Amino acid sequence: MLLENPTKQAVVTTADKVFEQLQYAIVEGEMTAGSKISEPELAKRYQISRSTLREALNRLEKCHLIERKANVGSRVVDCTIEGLLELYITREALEGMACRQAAINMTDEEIADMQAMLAKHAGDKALQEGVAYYQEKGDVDFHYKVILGSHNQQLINLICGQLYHLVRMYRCQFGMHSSRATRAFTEHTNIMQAISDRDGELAELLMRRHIAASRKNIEAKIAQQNSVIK
Amino acid sequence: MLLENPTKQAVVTTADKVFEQLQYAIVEGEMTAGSKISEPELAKRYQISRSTLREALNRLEKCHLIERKANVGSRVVDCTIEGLLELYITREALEGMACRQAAINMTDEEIADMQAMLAKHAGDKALQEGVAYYQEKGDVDFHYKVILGSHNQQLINLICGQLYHLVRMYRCQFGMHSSRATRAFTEHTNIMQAISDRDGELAELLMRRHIAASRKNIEAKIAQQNSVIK
DNA sequence: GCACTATAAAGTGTCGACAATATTGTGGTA
DNA sequence: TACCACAATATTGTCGACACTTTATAGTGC
Repeated sequence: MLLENPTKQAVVTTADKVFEQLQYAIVEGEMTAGSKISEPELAKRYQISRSTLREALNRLEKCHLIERKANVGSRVVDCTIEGLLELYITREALEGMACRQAAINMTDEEIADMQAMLAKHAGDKALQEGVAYYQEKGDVDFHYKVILGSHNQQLINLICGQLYHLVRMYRCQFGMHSSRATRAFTEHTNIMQAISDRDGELAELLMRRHIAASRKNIEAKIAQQNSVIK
Repeated sequence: MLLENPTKQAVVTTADKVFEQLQYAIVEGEMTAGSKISEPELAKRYQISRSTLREALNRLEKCHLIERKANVGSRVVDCTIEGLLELYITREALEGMACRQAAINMTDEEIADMQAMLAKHAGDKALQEGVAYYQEKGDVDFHYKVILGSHNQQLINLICGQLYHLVRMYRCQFGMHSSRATRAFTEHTNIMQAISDRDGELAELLMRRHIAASRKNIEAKIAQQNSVIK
């Protein structure tokens, strides 16, 4: 199950392919978070030269999946609670604004397209109450379309090209299958309504609340776990 | 006049040095926006191998100062009106949120420090009414401190590590010396007040208005120029 | 004269080797 | 035993050469 990224560019070179494989490996946790990366070892495993590997590593660094220090080496990023919450706060800012811009800039066709998608998801949802998988995929689809709908290349690059790799990583590693699927679907519907009403202010507000709700949901879970441990 | 970037990491390797020089050259317009980059030529000019140059180019791509296409080459990014406006909208979202977080997370010492800085700027301002230079520098200082004050590594990296390179580029290339210096200073003061009151909501609102005002100022200028041409 | 193809030139991607730097291990001294 | 200095090892940074792709050029047929 590979969620397609709309900003993904054609893979032609070997470095591209290795980048994709490594990206997958990091996101899925095959390369454990926080672990050190040995260039010679990885190069050997993927049967490529170190130059090519370093090219791939550079791209991983671009999406914040690894961190490099000069003359020392690279590490897979660490997944921490603080990092996750910071990510949500950043998403709230960026996706909120993207949603406002979407309300302004989306074409009528794009809006109709999204409404059709939501209607389809509604059908799926009715069929399989509470099943997370489709909702997960639907969630990502919805958010991607809103972001692309902003028609703001700067926002699109930042969110889809960088932030969402990390989002997917946290999703996988923390095993986050939204426990608020039906709730989220309702919120999506309301956001869609604001967009089609061309109400940018409301659209932004609703998107921010939507993301903030997810964050608070996580914070609550964490707090709960901690109190149990104590 | 090189505005220091708080996220700048120590320059040790040759690629680091070349990266800095190229960055400077692009921002200042010595390498014209939109122009193609020849790896062999640049490598020769800086007396380094292509591998090292490519390492530097990778970092330039990371701050969105150049764009690469596989098997074709790199170009310096283009400075367009649309790009500038998109940048401002992104800043509005990110710096707005950073300001909210700053109101929550800044230490009392940091707040006192910023207030002292503003007081100093007020003195400068009284001395040299309307002189843009100090205000320019002061503006950047102020915004950097707010962003760092958010204590959100994600936001700090995105804004200081990436967005602000582009901001500086546009500033240089479009020759933008704020025509609303005293106005901006007042706005900074008000933002500072909201932060020291720990009023995150207001702090975000004011920062967003502050940036939106700059954007509208530019939009107005553009519209004016266009009407003159017609 | 124009379009299309084949060929040459230039440019980017990849490789393996060497140089510079960091890390580890060892021995000696207080 | 703890600590420091120094040597050995491993890892990263840099280099020049080769392979493959794209682009420019010349030539041929219609």
